[in-house]
Amino acid sequence: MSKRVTIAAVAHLVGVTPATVSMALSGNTRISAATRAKVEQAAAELGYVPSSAGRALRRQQAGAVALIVPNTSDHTFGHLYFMHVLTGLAKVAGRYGSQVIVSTSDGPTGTAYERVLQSQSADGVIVTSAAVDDPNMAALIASGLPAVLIGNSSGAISVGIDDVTASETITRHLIDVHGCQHLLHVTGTLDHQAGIDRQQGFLQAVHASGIESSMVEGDLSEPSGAAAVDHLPPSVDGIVFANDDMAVGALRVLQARGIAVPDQIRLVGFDDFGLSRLTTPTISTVTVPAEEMARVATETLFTLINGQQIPPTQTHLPVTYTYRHSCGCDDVASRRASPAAR
Amino acid sequence: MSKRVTIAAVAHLVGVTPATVSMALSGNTRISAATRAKVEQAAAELGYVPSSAGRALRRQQAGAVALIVPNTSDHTFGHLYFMHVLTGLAKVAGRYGSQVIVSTSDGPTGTAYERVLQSQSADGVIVTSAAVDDPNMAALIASGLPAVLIGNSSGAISVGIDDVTASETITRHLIDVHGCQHLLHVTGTLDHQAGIDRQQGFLQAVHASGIESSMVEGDLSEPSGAAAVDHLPPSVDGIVFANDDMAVGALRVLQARGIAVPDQIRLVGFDDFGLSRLTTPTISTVTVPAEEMARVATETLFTLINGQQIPPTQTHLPVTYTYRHSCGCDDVASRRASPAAR
DNA sequence: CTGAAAGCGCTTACAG
DNA sequence: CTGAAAGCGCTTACAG
Repeated sequence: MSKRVTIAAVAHLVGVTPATVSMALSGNTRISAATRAKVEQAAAELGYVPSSAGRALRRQQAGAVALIVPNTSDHTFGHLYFMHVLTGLAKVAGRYGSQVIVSTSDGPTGTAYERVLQSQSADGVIVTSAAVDDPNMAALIASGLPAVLIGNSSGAISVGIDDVTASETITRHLIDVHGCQHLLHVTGTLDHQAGIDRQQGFLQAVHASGIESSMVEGDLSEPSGAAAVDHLPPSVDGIVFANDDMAVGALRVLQARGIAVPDQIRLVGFDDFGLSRLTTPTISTVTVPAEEMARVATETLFTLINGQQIPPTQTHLPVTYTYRHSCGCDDVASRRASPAAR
Repeated sequence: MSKRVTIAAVAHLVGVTPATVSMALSGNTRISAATRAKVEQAAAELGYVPSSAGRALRRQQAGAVALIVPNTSDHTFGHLYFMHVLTGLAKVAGRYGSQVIVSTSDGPTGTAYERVLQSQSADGVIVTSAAVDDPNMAALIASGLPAVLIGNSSGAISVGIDDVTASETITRHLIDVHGCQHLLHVTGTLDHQAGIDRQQGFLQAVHASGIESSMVEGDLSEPSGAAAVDHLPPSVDGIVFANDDMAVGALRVLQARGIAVPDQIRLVGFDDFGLSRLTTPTISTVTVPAEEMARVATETLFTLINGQQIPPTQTHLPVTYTYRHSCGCDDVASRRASPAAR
């Protein structure tokens, strides 16, 4: 249990005041080069590291940003999506010398947002997977504390993708390239913007082409994907899932029933966070740049933390359409599109 | 940008001193019930939340624990293993009212351990995936700061599984149940204890049974699994992979070459963090209780943080053997075994 | 029993 | 130009 090395210890060793040590270490020009060298050497010798609590209290900022995941449901938290977000966040935070706090809003208190911010343990937060009517989200925005949402939300600063266009595009792929005549959409959770938008994109595509369509509500889980194909209208020849997890669940069921994918029914998913590459057949999907979204969101967050005012802005990053085997393509037809560039 | 509510503001509103507020809020019996009620109401009214910095500085503890991932290589960090660990850690930390900090040791500085601890931003750390000769690990243990390793390490307090027995058991499954005559082992990274132990377990099983065996060194990545089966000795009829990722990579290659799994070659993996369930055929594997390991490790960490002395102890949690299709079983032969109970 | 000071470790605004 | 005090917000050991 080695004793903590404080700034006073370094000062004592060099024979100066703590203030001098602080200034020397921060490169303040008012300290002579000679003194600075001595201080730096002493600090290194003693293994001095500034106390984050002392510094935070004095500077009035925590030196940390928090990632908040509202739905503690294991579904959200234990998901690869979360890993991609965390990876992107950590990279940028590291560049700003900031710690990363992971906070789940457990229990109905739900005030995870507020607690983290008000206790000043974080200077700002990245929020993921908030429901459209999440009251905490509204409270957070109202509080004026630095926050960036990953996803889409009017009224907040958000970084996401154009779910409508992406969903419309991959749906049209089934119609235009593969000639599907009756498409089923298995929706995501419709209290989340992404679920709503992906549904809308699907509808735009089928309405524009005039083909038949059906709709089943899902909850983004593998079982719900499986359940969605339990009673399939016979004429359905293609399914657009709001995420890959549901596509995986459905694929299992279809295969168990001896229905050939993509020969009898073509499938496409959404997200490409890691699953869709692994199944046989591999699943065609919209590749969502989750890590990049997190990086951009975190950069924006630090801009806010550094005092710059930014009005609510929705940033859309381009997605990639990754056509694998489940739609009938052959891993070759991958092509890029940038909704943001339109 | 709402102004911070300090303890002084609450004190002012009630007409008492900050000390009284502090005591009232912490339930100190020296404060009368009447005063406490008034303080609590005022605190709620103002939305008072204690400053973590002020509290940390005074109490000399951060109120946070850190999860440290030494290898920032995307391979480790973006992995589902990490999610399971984080989930378990977060649950326990939440119960202790502690924040969770995620820290990657980026760059060759490598002193992520020390920085987090010495800056007192965390009261203790959970370390994952440390190499056996990781000098940071040694320094950390020497420092006497609260730390628990997930995995196995003599000299540290660790929570893991009995990799030797688990690897031996699943290898024997291929020999005893499926009659394999020539097994290949694709190792993990051999500078990590898990890689060494799983290799040893494999060797014990093949030596005990006297069947033929081969060995290829892998690095736990999907491509290395693919590469490992590039030049396969013709008589090999079963492969034991040190993790599922490599098994997935190999499965792709074998299928592309028209080699039937499990009919011509049987495969087993290790970990079951999420991949092995998804492939066709599904991959038989050792189910490692990562989240549970993290929970136990974190409980132990808080015991240490609360001042209790614990000598270096290696805790082993029981694993489950999940026999799916890649070994020739039919998803039915799953059976449990508890090396810890022997 | 209770009031109010001291001090955790830091940095910066101030006095000299 | 430089030395040393003040004060961030909290809690507890001390004085009364």
